[in-house]
Amino acid sequence: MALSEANFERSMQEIPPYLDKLNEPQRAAVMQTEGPVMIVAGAGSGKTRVLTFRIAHLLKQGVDPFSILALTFTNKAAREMRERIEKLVGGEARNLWMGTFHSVFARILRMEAEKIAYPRDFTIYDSDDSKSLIKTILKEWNLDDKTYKPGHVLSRISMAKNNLISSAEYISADELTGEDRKSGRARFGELFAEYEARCKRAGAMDFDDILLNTEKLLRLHPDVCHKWQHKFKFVMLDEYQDTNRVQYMITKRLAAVHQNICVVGDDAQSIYSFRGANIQNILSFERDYPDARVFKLEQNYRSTGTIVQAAGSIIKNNKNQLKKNVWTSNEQGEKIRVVRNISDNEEGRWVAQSIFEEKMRHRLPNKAFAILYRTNAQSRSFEEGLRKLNLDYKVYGGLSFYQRKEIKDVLSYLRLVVNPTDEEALKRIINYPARKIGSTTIDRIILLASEHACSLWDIVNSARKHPLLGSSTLALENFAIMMRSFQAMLTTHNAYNLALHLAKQTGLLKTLAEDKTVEGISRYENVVELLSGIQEFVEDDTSESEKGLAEFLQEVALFTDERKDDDPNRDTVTLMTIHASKGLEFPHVYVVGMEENLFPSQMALNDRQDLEEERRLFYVAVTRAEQKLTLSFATTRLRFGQILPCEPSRFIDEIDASFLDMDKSGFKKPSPAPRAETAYSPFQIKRNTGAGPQGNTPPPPDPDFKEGDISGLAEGMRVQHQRFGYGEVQRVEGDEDQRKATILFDQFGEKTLMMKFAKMRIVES
DNA sequence: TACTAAGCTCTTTTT
DNA sequence: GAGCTTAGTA
Repeated sequence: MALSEANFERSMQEIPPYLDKLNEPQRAAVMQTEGPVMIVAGAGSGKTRVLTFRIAHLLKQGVDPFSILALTFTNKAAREMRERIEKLVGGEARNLWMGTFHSVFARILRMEAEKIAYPRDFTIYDSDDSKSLIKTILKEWNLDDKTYKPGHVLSRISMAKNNLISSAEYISADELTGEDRKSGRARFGELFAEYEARCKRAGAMDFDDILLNTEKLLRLHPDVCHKWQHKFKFVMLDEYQDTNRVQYMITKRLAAVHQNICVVGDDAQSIYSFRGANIQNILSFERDYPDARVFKLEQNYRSTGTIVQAAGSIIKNNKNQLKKNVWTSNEQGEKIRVVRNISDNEEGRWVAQSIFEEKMRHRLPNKAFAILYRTNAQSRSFEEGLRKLNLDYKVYGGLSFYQRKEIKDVLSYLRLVVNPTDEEALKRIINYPARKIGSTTIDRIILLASEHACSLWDIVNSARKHPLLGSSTLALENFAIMMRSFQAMLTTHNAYNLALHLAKQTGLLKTLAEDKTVEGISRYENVVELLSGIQEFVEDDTSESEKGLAEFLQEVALFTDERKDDDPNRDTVTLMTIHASKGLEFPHVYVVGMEENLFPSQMALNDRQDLEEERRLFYVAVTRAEQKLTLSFATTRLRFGQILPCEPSRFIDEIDASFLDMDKSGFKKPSPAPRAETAYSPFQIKRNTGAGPQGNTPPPPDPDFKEGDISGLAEGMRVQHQRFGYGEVQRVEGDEDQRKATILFDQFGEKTLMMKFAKMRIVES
């Protein structure tokens, strides 16, 4: 049912009571339901609130939930929004078309699969599958995987796809192929084409294909396009600053008929350009839709004055941005604490201790605290620290449940049952549990499949016809018979019974049960949990959609989030990357690892654009905090298996000094010394003169030391290191970039240092 | 073919 | 340090 004229008129005049809680600009944005709308929302300004109320408002006006499309970036955001809307309007919210770009479009693609010549039950390759496929092709073609690093190849393919460049277009684009030739990867284009063909042959789509094929579907099939365009009367996009070109094209097309498109975003929080996000989308919305209404939400309700203003002082260093003036009427609050620790382990201990103290002093639950870091690998020292103090914590991200080996094994079997042409699934489990089908045989199968231009399964399924397979024929036949028996069950059994039978029949459960190590037991338990997850999925009757194995697999493939938490009421400290923290807020936030080369990441240092993105990331981190913010860094850190000296991040320096509280932490901010554009001068660390053991405090850095200027270093020499002082060289090994020196320091004992980063000089040859 | 030990590489962020 | 690949052995 469309919004009637009368309803619309009324909505413009009266303020419905359920919108009482919104402030003026928020309410205006909510009530402007017709036409293109852009909501530019600063951090903590109630962006999600506006979006949820807007959808609730539409529903209250009698708009059919099936005609509202709301797209988010993460499953978590979608789930949260659905729950909030449900609270406002009730069960109707279930029928909204709401989810991540990938999950919604995968659903559409499944319905329209035959139009783009894919099986209805196509497989979704995750990045591991994609990478493994690339590796397989490289091996077949005898290409060196050092020149063609699978990760790089994949990200370049992804970049092309996100910009709507097909392999054919890629190959005919001289600029792109020129780049490849220059870098010695002349066959990249062919590789791209082969990768595409192999995915197609396997009836599989990778993450990017889901978007790409949706775009293709709508562009090449006007009837289909017409249908969906008319279906979705209202289109809403969250985190618009992070959309890429394909997503932009799709949503633009979908909204073309009704023109009721509403985008919400904050250019200052655009942190996904590595995934193809195009900040231009938000910067040029008004050009695309000249009659667009723009609403700015600039009042921050989340954080203290200090945090809001400090965040402003950070982001003003970026050139590329929309003008905004984020402010708050909240109290000024505490200053930002900056802490130096002598090592990453010490940092973990200190942060845990600090959380413990704050918790006691202010009687706070664990969940009031979050530790945010740049990379997942940093979580370790904090986990240790928290464990020692018995503080319950939860690490988000990293390896999710569905990425575990044992889970992927079971899923691969199930994938193969649903879609026998799925090559990655087949390769994964054809010899697991071991059934005498070794790598030689697998290579031969791949070879035969290429020769016959058919799938691996076709070869396995007709093993007898291929003399090349020789002695493995029987093992292969048995495998094929078993798989066929599972496939036959698809029509007779539900997904849970099939999966349970399969897990027993293949010997998977037995193999896992035999392993009595701690990890082995947990693997077994995980598989059991997966099975009960399938059961839950099958028996869930809150939604109308089909509950088959294929549907389960699709949901799982796109659900890289945490699994449904074991106990959502557990009171835990949150540990996550800054990327994962977007959209969340915590009373106390610790942003840790604030070191040059780590945050900002080393890779971002050469390029202004990249550095600006890192800065936006820092902005995101800072604005997660409601009450108190702590920035911490270490002066040495274990990286690449060795201890490296670290300098404080330039970002600390960029915060207006008046917001920082440095004295308590034992050092003060230096006077802003003039410095060159490129070189970054670190803080002068004031020596801790307080009580307590002093033994291991490194001496202050000497600005005369030059990085990596130790070409003549050899065994037996005496050196002076910027931080560790005097020592004797024990060994020098490795070459060029990898050159390391093991030095026995007088005060600190033996350390191995990367010479590229080491700041030291030779005192005595 | 299967298993173990040693060696090598990669260190960003996620659907 | 971790994860993966390779080489070597049963």
